[in-house]
Amino acid sequence: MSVRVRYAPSPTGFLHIGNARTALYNYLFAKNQGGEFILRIEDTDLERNVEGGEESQMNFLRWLGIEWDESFDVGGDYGPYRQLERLDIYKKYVDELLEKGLAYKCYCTSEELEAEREALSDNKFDNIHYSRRCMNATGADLSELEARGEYSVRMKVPAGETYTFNDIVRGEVTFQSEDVGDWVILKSNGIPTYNFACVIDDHLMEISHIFRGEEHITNTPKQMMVYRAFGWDIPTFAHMTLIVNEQGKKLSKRDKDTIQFIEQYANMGYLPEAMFNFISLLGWSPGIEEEILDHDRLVELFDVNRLSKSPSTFDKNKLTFINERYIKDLSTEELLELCMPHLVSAGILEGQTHEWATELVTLFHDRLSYGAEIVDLYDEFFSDEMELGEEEAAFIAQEGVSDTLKAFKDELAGLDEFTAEGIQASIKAAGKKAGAKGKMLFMPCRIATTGQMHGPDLPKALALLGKDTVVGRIEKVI
RNA sequence: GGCCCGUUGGUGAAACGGUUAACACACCUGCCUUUCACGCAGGCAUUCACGGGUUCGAACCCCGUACGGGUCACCA
Repeated sequence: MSVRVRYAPSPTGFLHIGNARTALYNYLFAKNQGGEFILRIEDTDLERNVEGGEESQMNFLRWLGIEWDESFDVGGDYGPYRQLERLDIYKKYVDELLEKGLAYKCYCTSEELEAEREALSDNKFDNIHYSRRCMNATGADLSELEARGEYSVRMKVPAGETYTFNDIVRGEVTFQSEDVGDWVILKSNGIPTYNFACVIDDHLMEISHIFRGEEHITNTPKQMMVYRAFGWDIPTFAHMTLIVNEQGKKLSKRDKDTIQFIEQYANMGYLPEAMFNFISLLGWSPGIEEEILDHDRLVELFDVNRLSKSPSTFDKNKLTFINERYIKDLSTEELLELCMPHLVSAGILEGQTHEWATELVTLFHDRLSYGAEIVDLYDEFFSDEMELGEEEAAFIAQEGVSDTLKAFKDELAGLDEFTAEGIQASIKAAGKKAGAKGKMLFMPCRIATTGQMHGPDLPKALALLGKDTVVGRIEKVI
């Protein structure tokens, strides 16, 4: 049997880390197995669909490097690929269930259902808060209900059924039908619910494996009863662990501490290859020592037996590390391209040459974590007010340091051309003149000109900073 | 509350009953470069939530406890 998997987002929001992980694992599995990866849009929630949601999902999937084999934009033999375009298909299957007596019409209003839930939830030993009133109604009672006209269709959950499936991640998982209430398959607006449409589509599109988030695990018995009602084969499920934040809570879209949308990372100057790599590690491990793995390598290594069982924590540190690694591999031109939009919007490039910009990004190449950070690094380095920290001030206060600085300043002031080579020579000459060397020579020069004990290559940095600024800073410190 | 699930170092995360519990990040040390960083070489868990059990042998199997999470919608 050929492998066919799908990523089925609802256009209710932009591409989120969790969505991306789901898409990525389905994709990696398909590519690893030589199967097809399908993109289907689950747009059955009219209220929550947002403008641009679908587009964002697709744009940023592509940005990450995830391409699909079938969907409404690239074609395929199993369309339509948007659920709202498949309403007549669902209708047919709902009618079939109704005819077979496996589903029934429910006329209850949402207020009635709510009140019912309220009342029934007092029973602590029951998790079904639904009375089956419409299923059991007869005679005058039934006529009265039917007179309301508007109805939804509910699945008649069979009694005494056991739903067991062998989950790739969790192993054997079992649910009892007693724990599932009669759920709605067709909403009163004529649109099917997720759990129903999903099954019809997965079957019709011949989906073989379903990788999805753990929050769907309790949906599985519901979906299984639909497969059974029609006598269809059930695909293989893999419920991936939740991605949690540093507090151990499920990554919620309302979570302020963690940046969760792929678009935001793209805008901040994270590299798609790095994001692809990082996300692949969220709930899966490659089984080898390296963690920096490119697209082809991940496709090659992806093995469902290595999917993690415990929740994976979104480790911001790790993301930074991985992105830094990919940035290090960039050429100067690529690095400049990555930083350019941020430099431009911060106004840093005004009146500067292309060479200057190139030297600037090269200077920070090794310590840049993401594109936009170039602005922070620049600001920190070039800002007018330079304040010394405690440690720096203490270093400067040491015996003999001011002589070194004076000598350094004089050397610099006498420089015709303010180049890295000239500055390098000035440091050397100042050291000789003041009798300072090693750390006692370099540190004062660094601190007096940059305000910090750490930083990029000093001569190059100072050349970029410019003579006036550098000399001015030294004078101020002296 | 019912039903599902998880619990390994400061952090992320391996190990699928059998040596001193991988690896990575962070941190520390050394080397290197007359500074810093980068890079390289090392160091860092009296131990796998807790209590029982099974076994010659358990982080890995079973039972219980605690803690954490998911889910119980005409949302997906």
